[in-house]
Amino acid sequence: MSDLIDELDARILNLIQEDASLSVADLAERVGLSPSPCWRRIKRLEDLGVILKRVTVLDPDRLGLGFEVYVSVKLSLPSRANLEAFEARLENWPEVVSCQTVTGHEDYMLRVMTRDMHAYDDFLRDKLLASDLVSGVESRIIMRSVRQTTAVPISLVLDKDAPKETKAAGGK
Amino acid sequence: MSDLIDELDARILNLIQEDASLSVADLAERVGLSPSPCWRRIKRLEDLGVILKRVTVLDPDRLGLGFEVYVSVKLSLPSRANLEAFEARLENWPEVVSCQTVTGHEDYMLRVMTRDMHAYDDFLRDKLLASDLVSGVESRIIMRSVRQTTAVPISLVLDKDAPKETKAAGGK
DNA sequence: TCTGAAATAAGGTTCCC
DNA sequence: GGGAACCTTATTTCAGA
Repeated sequence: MSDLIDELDARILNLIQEDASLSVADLAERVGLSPSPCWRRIKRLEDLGVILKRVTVLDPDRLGLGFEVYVSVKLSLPSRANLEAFEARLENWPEVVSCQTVTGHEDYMLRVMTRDMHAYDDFLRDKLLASDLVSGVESRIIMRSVRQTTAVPISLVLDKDAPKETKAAGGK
Repeated sequence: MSDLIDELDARILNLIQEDASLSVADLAERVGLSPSPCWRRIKRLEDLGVILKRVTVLDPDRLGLGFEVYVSVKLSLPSRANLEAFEARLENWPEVVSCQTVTGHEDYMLRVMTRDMHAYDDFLRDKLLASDLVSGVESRIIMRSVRQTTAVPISLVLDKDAPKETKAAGGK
């Protein structure tokens, strides 16, 4: 069990992860608490930095941005300068909703959102492949989303024997 | 320009995408509107389904879930039955925060969140590779996140010449 | 038909027990 | 942790352009 949050915190977090418009009164009732202590717990989790922010989730399909692709990117030469240059260009590519460096054969994994295949092709040609920074690209077009959540799996946090600083360690 | 949303809607959406706790009064001021029409626009976007929900974003690192991996999965035989079987098992894997079917050599792309490498290894052995459904797995461990947003690139929605039903089409 | 101002209702926030 | 007062904000209604 985490020393940071207890069972009640976890229940609260799980609820507000899914729906940030729940009132404190609603939340309190659902976790079996009165509004004040429930509010104080939320406040504490904000102060701790566990709660980062509340955001509004939009529907890309409704907005005509239903074409999504996972793109793995390999730089011709992954030097520090080239990494920085690539990431600087990224600033001007609104299509990229996610970009991280990864281990393995490729350097980056991106998630790209466009209107359709044609717009994606434009993105590839005019942006991603426009410089000689990139030596290889692999596109995995998303056909169907089985699961897509902004929620963190809190249940994993409360699990037994975390590798924490247990002074006299038991088994791992 | 989209027939669904106008410039003002786009500005509102961009603001609440980043911060759902902005008050209507704040929003109104920032987009140069009074609270009432601003509120009505938001209401309309909710009714249209453009706004799906408000969620709370947590910090995985603070919760001790800072180890994230992109996992591409290939099924031994991607039959309908096997796809369904795989997706049914997924229900019991809280580590998977994202899963979609993709084009290319693999069948699925997952995003997995665990405490550390050890926990990820457990996930692989006890869950993902436990059945004979899966014939191949490639793990891309996330080293650093360059960009990670829940926001949709609204700017792309308002772009000129969308492939909409323009009765007498101009040039593309 | 759409905008803005004011009234109302609901919820967040604080204080005290 | 719980209860109640307080104060901010969402929501509705109404008058005007």
